[in-house]
Amino acid sequence: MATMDKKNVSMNDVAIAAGVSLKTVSRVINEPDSVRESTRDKVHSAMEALGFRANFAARSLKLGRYGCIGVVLFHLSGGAVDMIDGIADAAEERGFALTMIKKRAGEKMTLAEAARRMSQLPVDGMIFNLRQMVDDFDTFEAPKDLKTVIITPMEHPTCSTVSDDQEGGARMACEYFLNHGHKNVYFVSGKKESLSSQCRMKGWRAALEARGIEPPEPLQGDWNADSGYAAGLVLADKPDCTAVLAANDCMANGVMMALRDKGLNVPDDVSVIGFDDELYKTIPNSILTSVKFRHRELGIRALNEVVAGLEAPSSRSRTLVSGVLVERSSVKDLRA
Amino acid sequence: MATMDKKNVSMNDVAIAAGVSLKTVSRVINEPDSVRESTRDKVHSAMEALGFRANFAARSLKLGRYGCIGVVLFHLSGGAVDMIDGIADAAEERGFALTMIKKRAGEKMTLAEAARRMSQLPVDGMIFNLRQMVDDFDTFEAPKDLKTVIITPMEHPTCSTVSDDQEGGARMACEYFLNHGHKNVYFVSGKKESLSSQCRMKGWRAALEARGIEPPEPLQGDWNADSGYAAGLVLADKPDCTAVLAANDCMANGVMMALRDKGLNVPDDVSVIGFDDELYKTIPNSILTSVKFRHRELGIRALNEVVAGLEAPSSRSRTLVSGVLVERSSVKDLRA
DNA sequence: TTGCGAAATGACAACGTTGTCATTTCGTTA
DNA sequence: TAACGAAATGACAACGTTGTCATTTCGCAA
Repeated sequence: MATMDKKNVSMNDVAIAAGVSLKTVSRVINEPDSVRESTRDKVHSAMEALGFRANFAARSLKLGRYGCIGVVLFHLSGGAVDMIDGIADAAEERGFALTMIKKRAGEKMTLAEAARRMSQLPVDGMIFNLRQMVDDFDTFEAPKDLKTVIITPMEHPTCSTVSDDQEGGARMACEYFLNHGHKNVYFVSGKKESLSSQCRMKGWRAALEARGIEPPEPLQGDWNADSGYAAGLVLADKPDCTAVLAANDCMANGVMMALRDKGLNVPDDVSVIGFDDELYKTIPNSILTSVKFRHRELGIRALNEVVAGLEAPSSRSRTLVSGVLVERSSVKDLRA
Repeated sequence: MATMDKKNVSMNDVAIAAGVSLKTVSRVINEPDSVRESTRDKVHSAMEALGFRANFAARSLKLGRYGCIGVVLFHLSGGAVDMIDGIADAAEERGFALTMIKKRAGEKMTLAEAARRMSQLPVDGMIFNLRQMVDDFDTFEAPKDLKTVIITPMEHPTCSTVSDDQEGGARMACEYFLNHGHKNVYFVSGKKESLSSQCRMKGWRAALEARGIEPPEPLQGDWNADSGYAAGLVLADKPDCTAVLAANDCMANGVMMALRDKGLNVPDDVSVIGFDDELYKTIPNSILTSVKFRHRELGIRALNEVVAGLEAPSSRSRTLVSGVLVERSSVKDLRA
């Protein structure tokens, strides 16, 4: 069949071509069982011949919903891939598409601004991925008709939140050291403004204090290996340093390299734990024990939370996705 | 003002509240200069008071466009983050939002299937991110009214494509070795089904053949360091091996570690180049020379190509984004 | 054949915007 | 004050669907 040049083929065009009414075409699409097979075939042929594709706008207008969930990326980091992957898969499974906008580099975006922009787009609910503090976090109120879930370790007064249990993960790692007979744990942080880093530090501190141990001054890093290396050089000179918790694997590796260069062995002289369990990708036979967060699971939970809340946007919940300690051999057991 | 419980506030509600006509409200939104200031203020107050938000569906229906670009993720890998970042930023800049769907793990999705699903969603054009072969690649025809750009190293008969110049990058690295006096170059590949790996291998082969050098059997890797390490153990035993090109940095690191464990030094005994320039994040004082692709730029180009083609969806172009050789000290100059 | 209930189909309004064109209001000049 | 053109505003249709309710057609029993 020759290609039509008419801009858009509507249901009405199909109806005329098939010799049926508009409504019948609609039925073929939405409740095919309610139309006779012979009619259905006629309509299908007509759709095929004309190249009909349902108009999203008209459909959504009538239905009052879009079948899309908005995702606002305030920050797009490495771990975000798996999270987006989880969100997208869960969305797929529940028949939703994603509508995405992103904070531009350098631009300062508040939650209110993000919500305002999202609410002009085709979305039934939205997810904010927020890894740093924003000015209006505490005062923000989500649109009453748009379920909003924030991915962030902070608690929010009115919105549902979902987060990795970063603090718990750090505590777990710290306790792992202590349970293996270490008397103290040093900490190498990530970038100051990162909430992940802050939470990991908080968990580390809490775990030590819970055992009555005074946490030593944390060393400031920037997520990259070089900063870990610098920290490692400092730590190598501290006689009481038997255990180091680094806020990610790259810095942990930097620490380990510095220790090695200073003639110290991991784990015999110093034990190390990192975060994110990604060193094995880069280092053959990696020995680094690491706290791994299930980013994909995080995304899935966030999306499910939005979908579950579509009917009751003002509901509020808090979800923590626990981390997992991936044990390798970078921690020495000091007990007897 | 008490919050209204009416489900959706329409322009008409605002018009009544402000004591003006529906059309005037529309004008306040779309051409504010054409309405008297006093009227504008009245309307704005009414909008504020009622919590009005423009209805996306109705607006798109009338305008016949959505202001959204569809993105289909056939594959979501590490490098994809920067690409998405580029797409999102460019979209932002041009006033578009993104509509995203993803191939589910395990599911087999064709281009036709992706196009069919996308064309039911609010999109004016679309981008396919395709890093592996699909069955209907050559036969696929994009919807005539929906500009389609495919991010892939392969050429497509009818659609515009955008890609890193993987082949050129590999050639560049290879020539770099040869220009430094190396007589041959070994290659460690990534996963077999990866188009990136295939293209990098093709470029490596081409560069050698261009100088009349018979390419040695490539070593099969899987992107991770352990497979690079295994390859390195093999290469360490080859007396003629002075140069190794690994299809990514992680494997390159594996190769280097294996060489070191075999008593060989990089670069004094063997020179190595990797891809993606990401080793410095994980390894302090990394010496690895690496070919870096500008994924962000790639995303920007893809989006711009879609937007440029919105008016002429059947136009076709091919964009290659060149790579950059980031020189460190892992290549020895054998000349003189 | 007729009558009947159920199944299939159709006519029409409505969703909330924007475009077209008509009407009103305003500021200026005669 | 009257008259005029420009600026501001309004009435109404239209975009392409789906819901409601009315109508037609069908299969089957009397």
